[in-house]
Amino acid sequence: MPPGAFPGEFEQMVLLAILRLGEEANALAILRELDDQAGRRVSRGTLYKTLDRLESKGYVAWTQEEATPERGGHARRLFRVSPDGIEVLRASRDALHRLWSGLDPVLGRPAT
Amino acid sequence: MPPGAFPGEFEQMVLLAILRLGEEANALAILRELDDQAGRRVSRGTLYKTLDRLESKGYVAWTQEEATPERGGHARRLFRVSPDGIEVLRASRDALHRLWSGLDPVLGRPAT
DNA sequence: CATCGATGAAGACAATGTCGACATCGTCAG
DNA sequence: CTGACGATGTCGACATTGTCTTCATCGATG
Repeated sequence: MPPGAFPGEFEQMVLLAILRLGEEANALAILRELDDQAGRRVSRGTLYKTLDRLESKGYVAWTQEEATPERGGHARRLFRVSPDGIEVLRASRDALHRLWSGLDPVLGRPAT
Repeated sequence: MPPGAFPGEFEQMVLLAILRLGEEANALAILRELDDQAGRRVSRGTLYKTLDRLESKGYVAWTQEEATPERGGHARRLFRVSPDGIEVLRASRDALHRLWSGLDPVLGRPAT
């Protein structure tokens, strides 16, 4: 297996955050989702770097946002997860799932 | 948050594999468990390096195996997850759990 | 035009993931 | 006793991922 075959821990979280946001996945929203759902706070730079890497692996794609960006500055990018991205997410979820199964007595049940 | 606050993807898997093995957590068994449950095959060197890092973070501890190692060579090391290790596992599981929740329509349900 | 706010991009460096090569120590055939 | 062998474990090197700060852009505003 080549080294980069598995997505890192943070890469997975970013992919999941994008999926959750649907059409609204711009950088700032992803940052907020990551903080809200996983308590993970990172700088914009960190996120963009990760997004770049995910793109070069073909796990995400993006398009410029239409509507006149009144907010000024660069036009925002809207991200979406590619089929390959979904595939890899599914695979790593299943792997973790199997490792977790049966460990509730030790770890307790997941919090809602 | 300090950089090394979150365990990497593979580190998590190793911790889980050790938990699953209970008293039997020697290196080779961990390697087998990782392969069987998660389809993750790595070399012994990779595992030991990861184990060393987990130890220096205080997430795992180990002891020498007693019984005359007829298998020859070094006495095997038996690993176990520390309370801090359990704590960090629980935290990252909860984080992923929240990100995953509600995405079954897209990802499908986890395979057994 | 100087500045500000919202974005995004780049550079640098730390943490993780990964392997292959090598060191050790019993056992066992000669 | 000695050298080959198998089971472990250790190391150094290098690729990938995670992370931040600093810099560059561009519209709107004063």
